[in-house]
Formats: sequence, structure tokens, C-alpha cells
Amino acid sequence: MNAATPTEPNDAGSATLTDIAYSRLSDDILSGRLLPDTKLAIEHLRRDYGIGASPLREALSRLAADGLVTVIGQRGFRVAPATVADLRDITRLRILLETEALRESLCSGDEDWEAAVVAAWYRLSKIEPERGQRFPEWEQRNHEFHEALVAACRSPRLLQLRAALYDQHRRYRSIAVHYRSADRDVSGEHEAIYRACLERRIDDACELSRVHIQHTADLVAEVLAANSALPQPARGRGRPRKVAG
Amino acid sequence: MNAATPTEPNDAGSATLTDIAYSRLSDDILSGRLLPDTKLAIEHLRRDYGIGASPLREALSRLAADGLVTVIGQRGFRVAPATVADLRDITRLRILLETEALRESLCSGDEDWEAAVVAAWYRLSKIEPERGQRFPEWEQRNHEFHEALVAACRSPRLLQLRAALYDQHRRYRSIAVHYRSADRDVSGEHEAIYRACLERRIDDACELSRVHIQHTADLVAEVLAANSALPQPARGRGRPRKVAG
DNA sequence: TAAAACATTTTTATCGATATTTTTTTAGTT
DNA sequence: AACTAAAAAAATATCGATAAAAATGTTTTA
Repeated sequence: MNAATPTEPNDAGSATLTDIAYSRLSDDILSGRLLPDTKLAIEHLRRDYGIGASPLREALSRLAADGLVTVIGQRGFRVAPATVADLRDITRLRILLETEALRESLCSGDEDWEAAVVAAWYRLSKIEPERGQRFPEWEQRNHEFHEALVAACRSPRLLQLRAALYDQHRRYRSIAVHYRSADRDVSGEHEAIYRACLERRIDDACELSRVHIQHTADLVAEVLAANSALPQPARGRGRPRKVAG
Repeated sequence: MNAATPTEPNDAGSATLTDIAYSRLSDDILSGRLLPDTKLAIEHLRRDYGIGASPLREALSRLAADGLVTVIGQRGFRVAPATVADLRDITRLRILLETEALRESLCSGDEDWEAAVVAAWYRLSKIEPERGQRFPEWEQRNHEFHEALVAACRSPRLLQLRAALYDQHRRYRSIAVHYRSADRDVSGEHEAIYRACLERRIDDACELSRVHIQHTADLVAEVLAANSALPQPARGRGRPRKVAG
């Protein structure tokens, strides 16, 4: 999400509890373990994560700025809501930034970049199913593949924004998967993009990428629309709600 | 910077100390009162602002996610560095987003939008000099004018990102002004944009806007380059450094 | 039965205190 | 004078405690 989000000690400062909390919360939200509108009560998080209030609040503040969490003064934090309109909005922006970054990456990618793309593609293609117990792994490699494609783009800020949008988009995908998974030929789309990139067919690559993103979004929107019709419970966190009768 | 950044009580929660700290810090950074790389020591800020450590750290965390501040684990916060390369990067992105938002705004702006634009333009044109003691006021109206132009864009996320980039850009302008001001015909450029917008000459408006932004950035880059050649002192905050001899 | 008023419980935002880490200063060596 | 090493000072990250606010539950009133 952010430029630097260390969880382990490294040259640029050691991992603080805030960093750890940020990573865990971020991951829980992006993977759909924490669904939209879920209340993020400091009290509970403290127990669940074993981290004090201050680092938690700092992490949540960062996430709020990232747009993954909402804050309301005196009323605490919640996972950001998810709506079809917002998904469309995000999708449109993601396409704009992704294609821009891809275009530049294809212009300036050298041999090392190519090698990295080939490697990322290879790893991704080794896990066939989009689902199953190896899903997190697939998700990870999918992420790395898409990142590898744009890695040669020379604009750090563009890459940063693109990454943020990727995350937002991923959250929506995760939410949809949480309800039901749609199957389609993702691998095929990936392969087409892969080929276009290596052959430097810039416009093709951008267009294929656009369609890939849009297609995903449409499927997610469908699932989302079907479920948002239902009355949304004011979700708590883990705490089992009392059921009448 | 953010969707909602209240400083005064409103429907969506009352203003917390965190909000106040955020506003003040944000303003100090964007207006150039806090220069790049300035150390933001909690201890000192506490005295200066009369706000405790926790709200300060939360505000700084948000600013860090916004990219206006850097954090290094165990080594605290600093105002984000400013480099010519980063300015160029930001400029490029800002142009991308600004023109995109403007294009859409021009497509869907109705009569109310027009009226708001006319009003914003009028207010801006009433303060002639770009400098002087009324500079903050001019800056404010400039902001409002540019915001009015894109206000009819229907993508909240795009407007949000655009606003973030505007702020980043403003910071660079402020830094440059801090050293020396460049004079040119800003009003003329503004007027040209204004006319193109009202007459819905979309491509013209975008191009004029692009040039406007790029032109500003080039001037700022010049000032910045001239000054970054000098050895950068490890700036402290207010605390007078001991001068040898 | 519904609404209003009040009392309780829970949670938030914030402060002050503190162990740990970093930075600065001082002293000691080659 | 230029490095190191040790000591002192300052700053950071974090915890626990608490006033204020919000949410929840209960009783009273119409």
C-alpha cells in the first residue's frame, strides 16, 4: 500500500508494533477475513492481536488514509464499506493507472526485466486452479506477476498509486470469493497479456490488461449486487451475535 | 488530502485532537512553514501544539500514508524530502489525473456547476498579485477555482487522488516561494482555462491545464535545483543550532 | 405499546509514565 | 588531529490508567 511497510528489521528502521499491526490488519482486510463495515474495536483487537492501543490506533490511522478503513470521530474505526459504485470507480482508475504504468514499463524494460517477467509467469502458471487450499499462494503469485509486468516503469509515484489501486481491487475480489467464486479462463487472459508484453505489443498489452481488469470487476460486481440486496447486518468482530429464538 | 478531514464538529463525528493535529501539520507542510526533511520530534511538537503524543503520532501516521511525511522505525518522523525527480514524477501524474477529471467534469457539468465556476473565477480574479501579504488568501482562492473546475466529475476516487496530487504539487510550489518567487502571467493562463471550460472546449481546456501545470512545475524545478546544489543542513525544528565560532 | 428518561456498560480518545533505542557529548588512544 | 569507546542526554515506541462519549438495557410514563 505504502512505499515502505516493513514487518521485519531492515536497514531503514526496525519493525515496530505499529508496522506489525498494519501488516496484519491490512492482510486481514485485503484477504476478506475482515468484511466491509466490520467494527474494528480497539478493545477486541487488543486481545486478538496482543498489541496495545497506541500502535493499533496508529496502524488504523494509516489504513484510514489508505482508504481501507473509515474513522468517525469518537466512534472508532470500521472496515471501509464496499459498494458496486465504488468498485466501478476503483476499476476505472485502476485501468487508467495500470495501462499507463504498463505502457511505460514496456517502453523501458530491459533484459533483466524480461527475465523477471518470465520467471514470475512461470511460477504463476505452475498453480493451475484459481481456488483450492493453495489459493493464498496463487494470489501471491498473481500479485507478483502483475507487479513484474509494470516493474520497469520509472515513475515511483505511479507504481505506488497503481499498487494502492491493485490492493483496493483485490479487496473486492476477496469479498466476492468469500461468497462465491466465479470460474473463467484467467490463465488464458494472463497468458495473452504475458505474450503481448514480451513481444512489446504495447497497445495490445494495454487493451488485454484493460479487458482483464474490467472482466474481473464485472464478475465481482455481480456477486456483490446479489448480496448487497440482502439486509446488511451491523457486523461485529468474531463476537457471536445472539440469535433470537 | 483525505476524504473527510474535519476540524470542526460536524455530523460525521466531532473533531478529535488527532484531527486538529492533522490539519495543523498538514497546513504547515503544504504552506512551506515546515521545510522538507525537517525533523518532526514528538517532544517538540507537543510543546508547540499543546497536544499529547498519541494524537500527534496518529496524525503523523496519516500524513505518512499521504506521502507528506516519512517514518523510520525507532527514528521518528520527518517532513518528506523534496527532489526535482520527485517533482517531475508528481507533475506527470497530476497532469494525468487533472486532465482526466477535467474532461469528465466538462462532460457532465450542469448549470449549477457553471455558476460555481463563474463565482470561483470571479473571486480569484479579484486578487491580482500572486504574492504579497494576501498570498494565503490568493492561494486559497486558487485552490477553490481549480477545485470548482473539476467538481462535476462523478468519480469520487479520481477527485480524491487528484486532490492529493494537487496538495503534493502545492507543497513544492510553497517550497519554491519560500526561496524566491517567479513572476509570470498566471492570471492569463487561468483566464484561458476558464474560458475554454465554460465554452466546453474540452481538448483545449485539458491542454491549457496541462501546460499550466507543467509550466509551474518547471519554474519550481529551477528554483529547487538551484538550492539543492547547496549543502542541505540536517534541519531541526525551530531549535536554534549552535553556530561554531 | 411506544416513547421518554434514566442508569449501566462498553468503548473511545487521550494523558502521563517508562523501558529501549538513538543521538550527542565527553574522554581516551594511536 | 582523527578514531574509538564510554557515558550522558534526548527521543521513540509503547503501556496502563482514566475522563468523556456512545451504545445498550431498564424502568417509568403517557
